[in-house]
Amino acid sequence: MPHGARTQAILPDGTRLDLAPGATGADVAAAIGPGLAKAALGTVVDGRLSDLATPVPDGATVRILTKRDEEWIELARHTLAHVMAQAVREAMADEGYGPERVRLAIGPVIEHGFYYDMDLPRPLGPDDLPKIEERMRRIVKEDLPLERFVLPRDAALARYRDPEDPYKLELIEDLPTDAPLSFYRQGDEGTGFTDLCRGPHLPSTGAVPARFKLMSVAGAYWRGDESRPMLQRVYGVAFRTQEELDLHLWRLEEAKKRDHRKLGQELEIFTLDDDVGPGLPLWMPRGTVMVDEIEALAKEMETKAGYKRVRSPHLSKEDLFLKSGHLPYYEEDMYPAMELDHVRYFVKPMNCPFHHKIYDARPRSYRELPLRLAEYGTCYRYEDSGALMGLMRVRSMQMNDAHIYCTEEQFASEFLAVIHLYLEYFRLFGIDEYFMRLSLHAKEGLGKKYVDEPELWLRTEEMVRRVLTEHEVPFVEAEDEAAFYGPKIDVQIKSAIGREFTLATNQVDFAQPRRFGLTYVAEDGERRTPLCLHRAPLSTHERLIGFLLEHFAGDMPLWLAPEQVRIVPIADRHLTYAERVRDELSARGLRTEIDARSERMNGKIRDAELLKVPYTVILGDKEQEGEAVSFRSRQEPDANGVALAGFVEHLAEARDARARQVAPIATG
RNA sequence: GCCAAUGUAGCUCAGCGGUAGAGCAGCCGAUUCGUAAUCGGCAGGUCGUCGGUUCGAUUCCGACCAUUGGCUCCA
Repeated sequence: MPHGARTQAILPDGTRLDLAPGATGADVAAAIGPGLAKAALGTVVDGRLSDLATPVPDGATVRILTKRDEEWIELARHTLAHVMAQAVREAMADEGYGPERVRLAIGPVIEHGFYYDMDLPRPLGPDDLPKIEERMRRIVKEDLPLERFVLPRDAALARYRDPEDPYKLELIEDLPTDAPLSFYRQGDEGTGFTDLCRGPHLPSTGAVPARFKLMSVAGAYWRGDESRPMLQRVYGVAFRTQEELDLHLWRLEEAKKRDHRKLGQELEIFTLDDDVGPGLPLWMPRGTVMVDEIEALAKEMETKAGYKRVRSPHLSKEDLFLKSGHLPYYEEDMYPAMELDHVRYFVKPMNCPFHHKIYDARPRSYRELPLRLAEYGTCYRYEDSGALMGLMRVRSMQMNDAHIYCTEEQFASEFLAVIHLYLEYFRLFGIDEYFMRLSLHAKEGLGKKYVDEPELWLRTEEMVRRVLTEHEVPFVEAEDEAAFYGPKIDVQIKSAIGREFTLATNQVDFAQPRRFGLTYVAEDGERRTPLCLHRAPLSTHERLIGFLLEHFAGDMPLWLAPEQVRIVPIADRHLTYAERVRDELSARGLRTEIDARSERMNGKIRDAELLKVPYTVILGDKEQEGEAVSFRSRQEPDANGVALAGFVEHLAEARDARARQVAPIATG
């Protein structure tokens, strides 16, 4: 090996390769062998995805990616974003729009694919997608090599000044001045496509044998800021094989089937009506059963945990919300005021001000703390019309709300008790896919979005962080997501179609107790201000039930099922016995219906299955003679000739235990 | 709120310048049947709303309303 300035690369097996300075991933592959050089698609350099065109730093560990590795799909997705941008530019050129009319913003890789945000001369519609896709396939077929080159900042800026692309210019301006600005070019400068891009990419467009598909066009604000221009975003997905793509599309179809809006209609849980208004759901009888069950659960748990129940009106005078700080911090999320006798009233977006007033109804002693006031309060929030979604984001909601007033010393244990309450609920519902998010304020928002008390913010945020860390509750932090009155810890879940929602929430409030002048008399006779914890572990009825429908795909556990047992008499002569069975079940509080229609048994069974009734009891001659039932169940194996008394007991037990699945009944 | 798409019977959908059609659900009748759709009949719609173009609009155009997808996973 000759000496001099060298770049050394370490291979996964520990081999050290000496290379010329500035050697790229491609040079590494070539040094290993011509076969690999040909098969190489990208690199992993020191554990980070990179590509063949990028120089390898001295001493780096380099792994060459080929088709056999999973990671290369990321490169393909990124390259596809460029291919798509080129295709769109070509399509626009064919319509007579010059390249200066197609301005490109960003085109990143996302979970299953990629997107590109573009400023286009005309809006794209769904019909454009197949055409763009066709062009993309042609570009892939042309097998244009991707070339990487680096430009100094001035040259890079110059490139985007004529024709001007304000988005790229802004991106460059925001990058550190010493950062190398890399570009990728596929094809010729004139006919091909060049983009400011940090990479990594495939070596050529022809290396994209991945199965891809353009999914949708959507508007997207430049940098997610609604005060900035709206761009057009085209989404695409890409996978290594047709099978993976098919699987992904199949999953999307499956997810649609468990969408709570579809299930909610099919299972007659709720309905939305134009005459009532957007985001104002109506609970149908079957849904109301679920609401009642959830509420009973919460009351039971809260009573055990030392909560006291209170009730408050739906609206109040303006003064209350001025005092609480909802006006002005929260006003745009509230329904507008109604005025009567020169007094302005607001419908409540939250229950807290009322609970504070209940606290304040008489002097409080430290002996009463922690005081926990709970209410399934009905609130109204004027959510953006574009944000509404089935039951998951609504304008009328009933919250599993409570406010815990405590001393600073009691804070940690109260806070933890609430977290444990969440976990208890999650265990009950079998929710294991969630994460906790600690939401903090942003300095810029003080006085606008948030109460302007910087030192209190920092203190409470630290207090919450400490409790979480000490008790090893895993969480992520999110700046600028706090409530206006204090930091919060949220539990995030995903809906069937992958949208993220806050389920449970637990907020610390240092501001409102002060604003309301809440005090307690401490042991030493001093008056002190309590801390307030807002908590809603079961979220709202709306969101929880929306979520549970999707979580269980409509197959509710026995205790939650609107109709628990459906009785199918085989012939009319079994009706009397059916009524007897129904009465026995009803006497134990089991929700039972008889299907007495002049319908065939098969038809009745089918209808019961479609409504996802947990137990369908079939009654014929055999059952009638033996005081027995035969059932098919969505919860346990089917059984025939089970003694009626034992069956009733079996169901009552499972219901009382709020079992998620019912253990098979003992027969024999 | 903004961008795009969609809006026909309770539900799922067809039709598309000449006064609306299917399946399921509903109602009536027949059938009384052993584990996912019994047969026949009847009834049901101001084609989201309001305007415009036209001899004529569910169909074309516009506004509005609602629903759906999306609105940083940063070059």
